[in-house]
Order: sequence, then structure tokens, then C-alpha cells
Amino acid sequence: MSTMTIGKAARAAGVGIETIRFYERNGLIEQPPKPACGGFRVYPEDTVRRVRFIRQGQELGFSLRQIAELLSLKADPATDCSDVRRRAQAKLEEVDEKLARLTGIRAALEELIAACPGRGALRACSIMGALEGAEGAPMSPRQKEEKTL
Amino acid sequence: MSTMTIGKAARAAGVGIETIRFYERNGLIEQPPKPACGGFRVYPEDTVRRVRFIRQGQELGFSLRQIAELLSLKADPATDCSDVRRRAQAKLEEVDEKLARLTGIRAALEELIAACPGRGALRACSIMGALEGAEGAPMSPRQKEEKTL
DNA sequence: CTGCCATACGTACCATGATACGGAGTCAAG
DNA sequence: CTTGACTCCGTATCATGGTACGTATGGCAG
Repeated sequence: MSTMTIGKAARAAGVGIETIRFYERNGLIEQPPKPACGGFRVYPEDTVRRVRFIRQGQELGFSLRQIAELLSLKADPATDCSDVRRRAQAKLEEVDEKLARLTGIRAALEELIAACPGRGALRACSIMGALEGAEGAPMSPRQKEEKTL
Repeated sequence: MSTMTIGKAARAAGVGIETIRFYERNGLIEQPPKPACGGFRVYPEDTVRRVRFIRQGQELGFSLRQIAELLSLKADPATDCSDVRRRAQAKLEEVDEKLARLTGIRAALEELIAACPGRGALRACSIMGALEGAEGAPMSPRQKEEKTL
């Protein structure tokens, strides 16, 4: 078992070196101390586990910030399972909202495509027409929420 | 119906002034020439229509870059309705892909939540177990952590 | 004429999740 | 001892869609 330098840790976790460093900079993983007598930092197995935790969380749609919260919950002996469950449930609701919005978009697109003649002059195109005219709710300057997930 | 300055155009289109300028910088709308004898730029009605076009496109999930393409199609007399339709169809497929991914995430979250006892010690939490990376094996024996993030 | 608000413009900054680069130091094999 | 691979560190860049700030000037009401 050779000493685990950053490159090996990265390969073990299936990410790039820069990704490890990025997580360190952002407090998601701890940077091991630099050996007193100069040399390379040695990464514990835990780092690899932690990185995998992060990637798993991303797979479930958690942002890095939310994953950081989960990680600090994990580190806190007072954390109850219900804390984690609450977060998963909140995320589920978030996902449901996104699904609803996307479904709406899908329906609108499908409707437009169905109505479009599919050939001929642009002025007859119902898709362009929809983009031109239909004034929806004015959508105040500050209203946002999309995020590709 | 006085001269339309940027602020009025922005209000008419339902966006902020900075948003108009942002669209100008990015070539989505054209910046009107500055009056010869000093003064404020005057925005034509078309700017307002164009901004609304952009917002409608965003509502349908098009990125600004894609909307810019739609706008230049619109400006090109050789554009056929089928060009537009093809893009809408591609976007529909994109939306379907996102829906599929989100649906998968949803299912995974729901499954985790169902399996989670909902209270008790963290080490028994199946959600944390899943994040740990034990993809087939929930419930990893034990792990110890401290370190406050 | 004097405020005051609006405009013009350039630049910097926000969040998100990385990726890339350059120069110096370190380590291990040959 | 040299070479090549790897590490360290700071900084810059990417894409996305804006928001904010500072300074100078324009235009209009009082």
C-alpha cells in the first residue's frame, strides 16, 4: 500500500486532480497537512470515500452546497436520521417541481409542433407566432428558477 | 407615447434595464444609434417585441444562444418553417431526456426515503448508506467521523 | 437655475462546477 | 545524476444569465 498522493486519490475516486482541489477549496473535503519534512500531501482513504459520497449526492440532484450540509450532518454525532430524511424529502419535492415545469414545457412544445405546418413561409409558422405574440404573465425582472438538472 | 428610452422599453418588455443592455452586448437585440446631437438612445417598438420573443423562448426552455439562432432565422427571408420546426423538435427531445433523468432521480430518492427508518442513529440511515457509495449494499457496518466542516 | 432622476458606459461581480495553465519543487527509476 | 512524472500553489478561464456599481452627462420640473 503505497502512500496515496492526490493523483492516486483522484483516480481511486474517479475524478480529476483539479476536482479534488476544487472540493478542498470549497470546504467539501479537508486538505491533508503537508508533511513536515517537505514532500507531497498524503490522502487518507476517507478522502476517497468522501469524494464518492459527493458524486453520489450529485447523482441524486443535490448541489455541492447541499452535499456539504449532508457531510456536516454526517460529522455531527447529534444528527438524527430524520434530519437526513427531511432533506431527501425536500429534494424530492424540488425534483417534483422541476418535473412539473418541464412537463408543461413539453406540452407547450408538442402543441406548437403539432400546429406548425412544417413547411412554407415563416410568417405562417405557428411556432414563430407563439414566440412573437403570446404575452404571458409579465414575469417581473426578478423571478428565476430553472437550473438544468 | 413619448420617445422610448431604454427604461421605458425595459418596462414595456417586463425586464430590467440591465437585461436589455445584456441582450445588446450579446447580440440578441440591436442597440439603436445614439442621436447625433447628444442625448438618449431611442428604442423602436421592435426591441420590445424582440425582448418578449426572447422571454417566450426562455419559457420554452431555449437558451439565449438558441434564441439568437431563432432570431437570425427569423431575419432571413430564405428561412423555411421546417427549420424552425426542426429546432422545436430537437428541443422537445432534449426536454424528454431531462424528464427521463429527473424521473430516475425521483425514483431513487423515493426508494431511499421509503427505506429510511426516519429516526434513530445516523449509522442506521439507509440514505446515508446509499450516499456512501455502497451501491448494492446499504448498511455499511460502521464508520467513525469527526471533523467539523 | 437648480435639483433630481434617468441614461450612457465600462467594469466588476454573483452563483455553479469545474478545467486549465505556469513555474517551481519533489520523487523515484535508470 | 539526469530525466520524466508527479505535486504544489495561485490564478485565470469556461459557460450561463444576468445584477450591481461608479462616474459622467442629459433632460425636465419647479
